[in-house]
Amino acid sequence: MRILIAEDEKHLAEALGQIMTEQRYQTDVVYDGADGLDYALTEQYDAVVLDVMLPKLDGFEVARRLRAAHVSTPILMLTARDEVPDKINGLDCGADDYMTKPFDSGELLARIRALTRRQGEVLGNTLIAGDLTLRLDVRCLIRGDDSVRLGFKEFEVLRLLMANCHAVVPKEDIITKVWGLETEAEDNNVEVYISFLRKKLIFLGSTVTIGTVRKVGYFLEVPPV
Amino acid sequence: MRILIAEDEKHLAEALGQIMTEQRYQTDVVYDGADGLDYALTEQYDAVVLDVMLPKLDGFEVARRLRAAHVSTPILMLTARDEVPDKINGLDCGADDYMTKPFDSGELLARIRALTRRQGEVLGNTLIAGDLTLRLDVRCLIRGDDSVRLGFKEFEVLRLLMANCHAVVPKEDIITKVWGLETEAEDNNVEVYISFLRKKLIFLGSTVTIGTVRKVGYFLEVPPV
DNA sequence: GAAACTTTTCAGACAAATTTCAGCTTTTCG
DNA sequence: CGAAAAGCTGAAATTTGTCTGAAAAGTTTC
Repeated sequence: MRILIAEDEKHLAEALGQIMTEQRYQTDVVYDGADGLDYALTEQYDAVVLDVMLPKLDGFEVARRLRAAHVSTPILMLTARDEVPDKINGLDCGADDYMTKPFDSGELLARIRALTRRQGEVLGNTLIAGDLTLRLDVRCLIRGDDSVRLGFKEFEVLRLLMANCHAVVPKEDIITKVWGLETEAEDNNVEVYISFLRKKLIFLGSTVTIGTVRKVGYFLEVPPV
Repeated sequence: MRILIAEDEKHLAEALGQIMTEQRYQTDVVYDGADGLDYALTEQYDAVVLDVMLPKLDGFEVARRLRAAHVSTPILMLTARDEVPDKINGLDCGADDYMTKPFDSGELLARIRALTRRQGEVLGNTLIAGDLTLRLDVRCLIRGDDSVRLGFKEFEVLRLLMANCHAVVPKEDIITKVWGLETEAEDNNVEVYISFLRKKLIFLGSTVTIGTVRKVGYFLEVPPV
């Protein structure tokens, strides 16, 4: 997961970088708005943490230009001021969330997680999560040089998990979406397929695993890169 | 941000109102306990500043009744007396913080900020209180870098406490909301889960603790920042 | 129509969540 | 003070939900 941090107080910028790094996010740090815009336009980030008051270009402007350039990377704005007008302004420019300094690092991380939750990108007819690529056309799962073919149900279950990457998919949802609304299928059916899939993930040597939330469902655990 | 001020010394009340207004807080001022209770019950405030000695209903009583009505707005108590018994009394009734007159306006503002710092707010699908973040989807509790998974009941109990983090949650409520209306579960069941949770809070090194109000219930003690 | 694959069913093993219980500490109140 | 009530907590016991191997049943492919 790559994060761009644009913050001119070097002290704070460093702290942010550290917090992120501890969470295994990969970060780039820049100290003014112009650089921020530049990096955000050139590179691929999963989120941008953007201070409002930046030299050269302020945060609002950076956000506006990014959106104008159709870059849809989620933006989290930071500001020292706790003023309503700013808040509105920030969100109007295309920021996705907003935090006032000083902030709690746990909260920052929670917000980052919330912003980056939308994943499981569909590119053409492939779904991507972590080191896995699911080809929708031929129903095969690829990791690096290896690949396996998936049965229809296997495929549908994994597709659900990958499309809702990071979110927990309830067992019930899996049943109704894969087996259909009126079906005899029971929880155990899902469990069996999860077991099949886990075996294949291990076979492929993927870093992705399938997590269980007891009494609820399953989710894809995509380790931060 | 809306603040209710209940203070009978008009002189002081006015000063308070002014201080708040300068900070762009929106304030309502009332001069006795009955009005205070009335307003606090009817309107939506982000915090209540409550003098202890008030005509008609004293501050303790107002706080108690608010909590009884399941209003969890943070309460800052003001008193001229600097007595320990009062302090205990105030916190028992459900006040969240306590200041003795005369006070410094800077300190007052700092405390208000602390009280209103998004606590128990649902953000995406996380609940935040103090240094704790509860992820509602995967049912795990996070503090800084550490996190623990919670069982279903554990999770529900903590969720209740965090969602009402300025109020005491009665044991009975916990039982009916977590175990359901018709259940054999006894007080001890709740006690056991509170014990589980306390252990996990300590494990995480959180500053948040779970407080007990004898014969009533439990509340989250979120230390002022 | 046989081989190869997919899907379903089932049962035992297993692990986690939950309950129960007993002894202990703290608080309350006469 | 001291007894009774309320609460705390560790450990054992129980229940519940999940995992997984194997076999049976059903499909597709050639």
